[in-house]
Amino acid sequence: MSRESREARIYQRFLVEERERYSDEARAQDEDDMREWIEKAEKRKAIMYEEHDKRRKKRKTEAINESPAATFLPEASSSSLTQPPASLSAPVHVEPAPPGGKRPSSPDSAAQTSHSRYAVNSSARSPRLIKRMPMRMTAPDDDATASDTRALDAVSATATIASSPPSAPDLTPPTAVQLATPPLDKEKGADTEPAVVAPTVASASASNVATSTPPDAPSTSAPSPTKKKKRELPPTFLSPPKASSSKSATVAARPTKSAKGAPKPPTKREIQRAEKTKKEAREAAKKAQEERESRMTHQEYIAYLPQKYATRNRKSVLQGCVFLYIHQENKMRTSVQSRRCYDLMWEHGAEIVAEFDPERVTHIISCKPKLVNQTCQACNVKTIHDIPERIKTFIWTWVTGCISANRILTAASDDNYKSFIDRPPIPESKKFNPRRHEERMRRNEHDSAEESSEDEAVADSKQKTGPIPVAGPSTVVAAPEKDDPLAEFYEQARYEAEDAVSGDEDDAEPDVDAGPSSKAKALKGFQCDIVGAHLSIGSECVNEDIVRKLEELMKIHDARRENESDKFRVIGYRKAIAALRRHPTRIQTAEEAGKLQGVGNKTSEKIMEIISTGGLERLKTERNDGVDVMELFRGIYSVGSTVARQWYTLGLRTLDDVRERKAGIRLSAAQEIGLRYYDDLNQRMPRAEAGEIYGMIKQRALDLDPKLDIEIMGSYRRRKETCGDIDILITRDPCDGKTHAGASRCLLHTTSSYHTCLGLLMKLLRVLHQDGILTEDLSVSHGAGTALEAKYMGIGRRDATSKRRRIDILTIPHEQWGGALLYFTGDDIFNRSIRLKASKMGYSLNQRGLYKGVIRDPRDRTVKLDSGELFASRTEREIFDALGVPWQEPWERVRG
DNA sequence: GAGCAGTTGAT
DNA sequence: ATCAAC
DNA sequence: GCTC
Ligand SMILES: O=c1ccn([C@H]2C[C@H](O)[C@@H](COP(=O)(O)OP(=O)(O)OP(=O)(O)O)O2)c(=O)[nH]1
Ligand SMILES: [Mg+2]
Repeated sequence: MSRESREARIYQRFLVEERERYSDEARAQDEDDMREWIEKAEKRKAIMYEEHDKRRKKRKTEAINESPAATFLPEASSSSLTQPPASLSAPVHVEPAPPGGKRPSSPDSAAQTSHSRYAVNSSARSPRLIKRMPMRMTAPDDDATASDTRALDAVSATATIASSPPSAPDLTPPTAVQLATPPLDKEKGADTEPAVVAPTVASASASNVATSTPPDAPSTSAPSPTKKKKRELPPTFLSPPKASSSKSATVAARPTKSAKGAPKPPTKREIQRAEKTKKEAREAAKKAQEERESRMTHQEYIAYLPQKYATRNRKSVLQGCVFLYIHQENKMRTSVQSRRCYDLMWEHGAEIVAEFDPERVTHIISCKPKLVNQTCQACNVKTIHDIPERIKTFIWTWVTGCISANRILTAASDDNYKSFIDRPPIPESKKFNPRRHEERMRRNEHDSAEESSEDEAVADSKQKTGPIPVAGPSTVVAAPEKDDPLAEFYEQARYEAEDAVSGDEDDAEPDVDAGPSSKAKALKGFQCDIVGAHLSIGSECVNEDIVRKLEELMKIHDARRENESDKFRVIGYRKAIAALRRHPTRIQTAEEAGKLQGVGNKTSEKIMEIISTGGLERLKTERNDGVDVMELFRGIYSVGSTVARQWYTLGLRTLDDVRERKAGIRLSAAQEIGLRYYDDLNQRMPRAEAGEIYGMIKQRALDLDPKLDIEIMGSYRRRKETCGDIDILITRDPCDGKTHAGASRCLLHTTSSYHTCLGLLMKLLRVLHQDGILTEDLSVSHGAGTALEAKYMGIGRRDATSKRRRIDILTIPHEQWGGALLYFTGDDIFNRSIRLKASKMGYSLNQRGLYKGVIRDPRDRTVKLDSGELFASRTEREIFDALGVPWQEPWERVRG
């Protein structure tokens, strides 16, 4: 176990390094270097995959050896099962990488057929030099390993602790507790009496212990005030009544069965359960780590930082800064909050000192405003003015502000981030020289300053008007009393009400049912088979009121989303709603509603309730703060239900909480961007704007290579009136033999198509960035520089005055045009439907095309024992025909 | 009561 | 492996 | 949530 996790760590580190390299090299350099970079990247990639694969294989073998239960599966097939479908997507590259020139290219590369595509590519294009990456398996991991072991113990001993409601850090504890409960499942909650809980639990716990199966996540279980007191109890003490008893029975029964060799081991249910268990274990491990860190002193923790982050690259925003962090804690322990603050500062390049050293320290960061005494104490001075002026004092939000803005903020440089504290410009007491100050700050900055010393004054006066009276701004600004410590600092209030948004401008085109003729070859009953007349009724629909209510309910479920099945509940709603939308006449009765495909009993009842009472009781019952906050957080691009819930449990409630990294949360790069442009990104754009942006991109792409095939996809292609983003598909016909400028040589048959497209995406991205059309990247497929298949996701805008929009670009091999077109046109429900049909017919349909002869693992149909062979993908119609789906124009493929 | 699409990219 | 996204 |  510990070895595995160590490997994972190493792998992860590699990825991080890769990423850094990308940003350093790819961004900053010129055309000439690009190819070099691409080649390097290719090698790294090949190696990475190799390593990864090998590890996987090793594990697999071990697993097989260890568990005789697995013997019913022939080893051969089990290993073929581990092969990613790469070989199938590029059947041309069958031969494994030739052992390149001088250096031995990866010893066992022959075994690594799965990613030979990359290997072939790189060795073909760029002679050898594939050398094993010197993986540093050194020191820093030791302690991590240790922690893992330790964590394990912790898991088995006290699994539940992890999920027992954490004492919500610093933040409104009462709400936190109250709120942690709402995610409760109303249905189950309803039919299970609290009284029943006790007895059931007792029996459940017995069987659970026997099978050593931890209970359901307590976080979802009933709100029990006794929970806190009972922390020490065995993990089973609070299983959700009904479910747990039956489940544990199943679990107990299974093992015997599978031991016999009956090929019927893991039901979906059990898999889900196992996942939950693992998750809990992970959380417990994390907790143990936290626990250990919390026992450090601040000094120790600061000293430990370099080690903790030894494997990561630090960002440079705060480089050159030396921080002294002022807190209010017992020196012997560190709170999570403080630790996360240290983490964040360190990660972004700052130096941190535990003790004041006027020679070194550049900034004093106070965890909150008004900590004058602590500050003086920490600096060993009598009054705040004994601290040299060049040392700036800020509150924590300044740090997060700098990180968000990706530069060092000065007093007044940025309206959006003026949350800082500063010693008031003491008029004459000392030779406070703002100009010099500014200069100093400026040196740290990368951007040219638009601020001047006057700005500071302006900001000061602005601050006076700040809505939040935290430090009594008016008094402070008027005349800072030296005696009054509270007056020494002031905090700029932050306003900036974020609004939830969440625009569902809906379907511009409900389509009417019609579906008389729609028969598949063999199978029927698929949504994709229904040919609906698309009827461009204005967005109004006769059943609009019903739809609105149901949508609201759907949103609630979507926000709550506790387990996997809620996902399907939500798409159930989506389908029902869509059916209602395209129903041309006013629904009168439950029966009438029930006849619609996708509308069942539950929904019919709800519809009746709406018709007769004009409202839905459940809407009132179910809506609560928790749901609202979840919705708010999930509005951040790249924040899903898991993260939103985590934050919520930690006590965060607003976007500002997130901005400030309350409770020490961390944001991924994408989340940071998503947060920054929260409002823009939650708006859909008018169809016309999507067209304009597409036009600009297309033109630039064609400038790079006029032979490209470019199409705009997604909702635009379906002729929706508003578009949530811009989806662009690019390919190039390799048959003319011409190569793209970025392609070095055009070798052999279809490989050439790779080269043809090679680098194109990278170049295009560069141009688009230069022209200010793309403003930031969310993710760039690592093949963007080399492979034919690449995916880009980022953000751009029409011009500097427009809102920012999400932009997706896909490049694909020419022969997959049809499959890609079908995929990228959607809508998603249509895709799922047609894919389901393909699957039921023994095919598999994905964005590359329709595959024949797939053999799926009966235990988990998503696993393919044999990925089959490409059957159709030239055109969309080819695929439709093969599946017996009546042809539908893009705008007729609306199911959601 | 089982099953609900199939995949990529980041971490 | 998990999460989020298309 | 719906369907089979
Ligand atoms: O889960 C998904 C999501 C999307 N797609 C396909 C269909 C979809 O049409 C296309 C583009 O995705 P996007 O999220 O952009 O949806 P859209 O249909 O373009 O709608 P929107 O206007 O919200 O962008 O990718 C899927 O196959 N599965
Ligand atoms: Mg789209």
